[in-house]
Amino acid sequence: MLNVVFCATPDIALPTLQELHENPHVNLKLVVSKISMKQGRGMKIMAPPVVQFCKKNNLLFHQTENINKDEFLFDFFKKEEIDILLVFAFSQFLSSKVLALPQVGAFNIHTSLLPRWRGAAPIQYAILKGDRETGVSLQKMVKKMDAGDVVLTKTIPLLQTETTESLTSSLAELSSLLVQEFITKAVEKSLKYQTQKEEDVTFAPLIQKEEAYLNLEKDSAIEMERKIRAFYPWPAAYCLIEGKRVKVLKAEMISETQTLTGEPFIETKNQQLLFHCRVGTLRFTEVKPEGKAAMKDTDFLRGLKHHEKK
RNA sequence: CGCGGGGUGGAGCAGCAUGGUAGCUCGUCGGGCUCAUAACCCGAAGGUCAUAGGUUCAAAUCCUAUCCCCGCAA
Repeated sequence: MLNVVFCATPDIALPTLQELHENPHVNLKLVVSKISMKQGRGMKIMAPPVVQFCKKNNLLFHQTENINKDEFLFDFFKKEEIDILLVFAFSQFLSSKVLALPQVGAFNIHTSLLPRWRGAAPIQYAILKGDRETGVSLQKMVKKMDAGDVVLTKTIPLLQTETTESLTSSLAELSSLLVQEFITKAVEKSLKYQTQKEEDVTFAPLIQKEEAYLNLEKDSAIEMERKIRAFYPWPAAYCLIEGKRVKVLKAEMISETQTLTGEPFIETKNQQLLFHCRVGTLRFTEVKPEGKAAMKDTDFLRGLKHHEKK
């Protein structure tokens, strides 16, 4: 039986939390999450998904503003003899003082195949860079971000139709299996540690919303198409049409390689919204103008004021 | 009380400051033209103008309240 503390915040951690909750070898002592924040339209105070799960399932939870300065947690670890601290999408760095608290160690689930894509946005980057496979890693935490020894990984193919939304949900499920395996090995005391190869390290820094801008001057059709999938559904790739921000939810590749002699341009004929890039042509099949619901490009064009009617 | 846009036949929009015949581009149905067509021509059906009150001779339009959708921000 392992005494476990789990630190997590968003939806992606829920299947893993469920697994910890049900696993017969786990005594889930406490779930730690960040404090509820004002968010969303109307700025209402929302509890993190993980906290909502705990309330529903009567699990002991604690919301902290800064885990490194939280006396309650230090006391809790002293009192309860915690074996494992498991961290998954927690959004706070852990000091070495905190990492030293659990008896077996502090571990982290990371949604990429480490050492590839260390950092905050591994899922988006895997899509953005056209990776053919991805997965989840379980690493022993060290002070350096995502640089600890890898204990377990699970790999899945990354289809070129995958969005961040679909991939997130697959990896969330995969993570729960990863944790299940991890717990089994931890109980058997057969954990093996593998050092990350420095030469394979790549970084996936936090997404800036400007990165989701579809730049007709610079981006190729392939790059745009990947952005649309990588930033779906948040923050959503976007462009500006008639001064309005238009999110692009789905696109269809017309040509990957066709090159232009002149300037790139947008074509709105034949009821299709076509972006002719310097390299390649892309049709935006589903868009969402600001203030409006999502719609097909054909519908969007019908409503355009200066729509060429031919 | 974070800021802002919007709700009009099945779809996307116009009309609203200056109240007075329900408009546009499509879709649907019927007919025509055509070797043929998502093209073109003719015709038709389809709307309590989000909801509830109010002002008025008269409200999609002005006033009040409510519901719903969305963008920013986080």
